[in-house]
Amino acid sequence: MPATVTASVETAERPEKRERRKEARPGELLAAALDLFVEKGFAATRAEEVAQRAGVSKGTLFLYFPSKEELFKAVVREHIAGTIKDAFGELQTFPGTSSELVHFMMHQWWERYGNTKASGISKLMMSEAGNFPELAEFYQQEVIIPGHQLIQKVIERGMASGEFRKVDVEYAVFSVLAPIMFLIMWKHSMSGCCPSGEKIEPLRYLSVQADIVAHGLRNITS
Amino acid sequence: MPATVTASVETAERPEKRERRKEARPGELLAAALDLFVEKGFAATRAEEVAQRAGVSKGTLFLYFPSKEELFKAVVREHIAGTIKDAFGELQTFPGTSSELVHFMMHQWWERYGNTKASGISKLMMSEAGNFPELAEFYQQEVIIPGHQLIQKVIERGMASGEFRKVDVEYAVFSVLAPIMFLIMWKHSMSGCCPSGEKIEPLRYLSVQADIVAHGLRNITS
Amino acid sequence: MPATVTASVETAERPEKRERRKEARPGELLAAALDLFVEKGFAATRAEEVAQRAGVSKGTLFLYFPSKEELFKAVVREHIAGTIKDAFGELQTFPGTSSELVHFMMHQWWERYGNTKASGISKLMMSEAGNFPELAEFYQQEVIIPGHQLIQKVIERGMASGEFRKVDVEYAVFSVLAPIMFLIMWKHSMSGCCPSGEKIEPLRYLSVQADIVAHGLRNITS
Amino acid sequence: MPATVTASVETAERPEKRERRKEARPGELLAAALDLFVEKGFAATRAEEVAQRAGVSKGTLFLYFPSKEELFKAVVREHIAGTIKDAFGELQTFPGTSSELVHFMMHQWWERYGNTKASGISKLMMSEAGNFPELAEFYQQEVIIPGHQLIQKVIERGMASGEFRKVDVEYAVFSVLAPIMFLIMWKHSMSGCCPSGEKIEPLRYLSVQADIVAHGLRNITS
DNA sequence: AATGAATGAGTATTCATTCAT
DNA sequence: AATGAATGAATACTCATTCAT
Repeated sequence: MPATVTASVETAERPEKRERRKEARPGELLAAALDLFVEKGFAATRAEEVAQRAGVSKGTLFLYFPSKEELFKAVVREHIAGTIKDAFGELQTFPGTSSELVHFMMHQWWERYGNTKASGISKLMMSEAGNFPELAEFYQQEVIIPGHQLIQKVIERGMASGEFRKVDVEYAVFSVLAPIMFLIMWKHSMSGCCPSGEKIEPLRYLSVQADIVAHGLRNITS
Repeated sequence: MPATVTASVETAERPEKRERRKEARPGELLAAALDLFVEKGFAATRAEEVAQRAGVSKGTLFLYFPSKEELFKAVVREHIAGTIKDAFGELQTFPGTSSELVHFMMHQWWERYGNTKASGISKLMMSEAGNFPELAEFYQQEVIIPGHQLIQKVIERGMASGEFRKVDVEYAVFSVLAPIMFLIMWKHSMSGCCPSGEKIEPLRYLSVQADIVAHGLRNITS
Repeated sequence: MPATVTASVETAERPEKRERRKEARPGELLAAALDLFVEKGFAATRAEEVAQRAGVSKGTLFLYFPSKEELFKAVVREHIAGTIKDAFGELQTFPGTSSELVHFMMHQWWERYGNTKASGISKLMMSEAGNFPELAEFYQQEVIIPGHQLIQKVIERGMASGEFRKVDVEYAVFSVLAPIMFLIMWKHSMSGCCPSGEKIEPLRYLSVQADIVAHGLRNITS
Repeated sequence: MPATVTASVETAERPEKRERRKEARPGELLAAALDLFVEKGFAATRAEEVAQRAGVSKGTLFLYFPSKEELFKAVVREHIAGTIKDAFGELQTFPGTSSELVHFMMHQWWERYGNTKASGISKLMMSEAGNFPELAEFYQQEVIIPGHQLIQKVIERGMASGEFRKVDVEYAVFSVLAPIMFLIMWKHSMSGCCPSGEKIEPLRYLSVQADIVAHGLRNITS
């Protein structure tokens, strides 16, 4: 049980008075903020509560992040923007067919992001974008546009090899995006509150959607 | 005691003679509230603005609805009931192929619902369901489940005629549902706030999605 | 002891719960604000304290004045701007010589404004203008510029009649303004805190200053 | 134990050998604080900024001065002492007429003091005296009273020679003092913040005021 | 039934001051 | 002696809700 830790994210083990660990703080705050933003949304999350959950005082939060909006942006950068870049790398070297790549991408997306607390940010964004245009703009730049490019590349790959039909690429992107976003929205809104409501099994859902989309994109002759 | 659609709110029973004006009040408030909730979300809508738009004073609002939360519930109840049932009865008698039916259904859905203020309710439900489990439950029963059944019928029709592949019908439903819901969410959140953000042209979007989905469901041999 | 009063300014006699007297409120708030602004300055005056002294809640203050700055502006309009306009009227019809008018004007200024709580606003403005540029600008427009014009008119009258020398009118204005402002500053800063400090007797002070200034402006031949 | 001008602050006695650097600290802090207090006033000056400008950390500031208030007092004490005495010794031997002496004195005052950062202290004293009675008292003794005596001497000289009228000397002093103080106040408050505000050209201002005051004091026959 | 004046709890952000290192 | 991370009290302004009329 070594004393120095690279910021164990869990709520800070009893911060006996002034603690002084500059390195760890931003990570702890970011983790607390992610939890609360996902749980309550942006507007309803109080800055003080974020600080409390990170085991620091209100003032300390603003020592690291100049405003609640900047805190949110940092959460997005930390937990989402990176995810997309990672994905870019992997997809470049995928060995299989483009249909398989569609399957792979959708499942990966789910496992690495959708099935994660971080995906709550996407739900939050859809819910509150209208009230926080600046954040929406930021999210567009950091997440949506790169995400679109990623999917677009995949579809273009399939079209280039002749495996996929010639489709309106720019909008065909949504045939991959929509099912995933729908699943994320569902998970963070409908699921977990409606006893009688339909439960979606993510893996089954993804298989069916990927199958239909891949079919839908594929060339009939192939 | 017929179940009037205009939602007689509990507080206003008053069997007076011909005070038609007063009967109208809750309706006007509900309409104003719908507009604003859809436009700004629950938290960001101020009670006073609702009252103003309905042409009454703030006090009057609380005379009819004991709290903002109850107002919200009333709005959702009022505007959701019967959304699905009547509009799509005609699908049962559609003459064309099932692919065409998928196209038709998606475009109809958009024109009759998605492109309507009422679709704001769906966005709002997805956004706020977490905070109103009781409403989410209600929405499930009244909107989602009937909607699913409707789509399921269409897919089963295609499978029965051999036009569609044998797919996991229950989940294939989402291949139609997700694109529409995604479009609605997009319209009510991302659109209209991000200068650099992608604008989705609904008709182009629907054509592409319907095309891919229909393709995706179709039998290769056909 | 009639019940209806035109806003008895004194701290409001025991406001037994919700009181409801819209007409009186702004006056009471303005009076309380004047007191506190003069006593503590603009920045150091807390909105809540103003409300308290007026016998209302914090919320009520903001019901009548949208911000602390607007409250301040209202105080200026109410207590100062009017003073100047009144003075304009009287000076137009002054029967005596211009030297006498200078004496008269300076004494009037003192009695109607300088010797009043309201003059504390001028001191405040000199003290805090740098930190509240918008207020400074407002004060310039509403008080300083009209005040200058007033004095300028008087000097021009004397020059026109040949009683006064031809002087740089625009800057000669300050020979009347400076002594008065100095007295006001003195009263609100040095006086009342320095046991051993010089006390200025206002009337004696004004007589001497008016005498010297009038002499200074007068034509040697006259 | 000579009374060094660089204000040995109580906390820093430390009779170490040759730590010259440390002796300099309070002086640097005092200089930085002077700048900022003059520029922004007491309340609006942040302790951290003072420390920064002095090139030390916030903690260090509080090492030397137990509070912001004490820092302020130290600044005033440091920069006010000896302001008057040395600068105007020469007035005693002025060769010209008393009218010329008035002109000379006012212009000197401006150039040697008013047009200097140090004059900010006077503005600041006028502004904040109410909150620091002890300092106001100090300022009275050190600055105001000697200043008065100086001016009084000049006026008496003119009266003795018959050049000036017999006036109430004690109060006639203000006819010289007020214009200068007014100019200093104006420079430090109204100037530099109001686009539409009147700008005073110091030299033109001083000429006009000195002219009027000298005229005002002069014997008509002369 | 209707009003609208009044309330006060609630929240992001700042900054003098402390104190472990 | 010096640091700078941490604190928390302080403050303008908002808005759902109440209630006297």
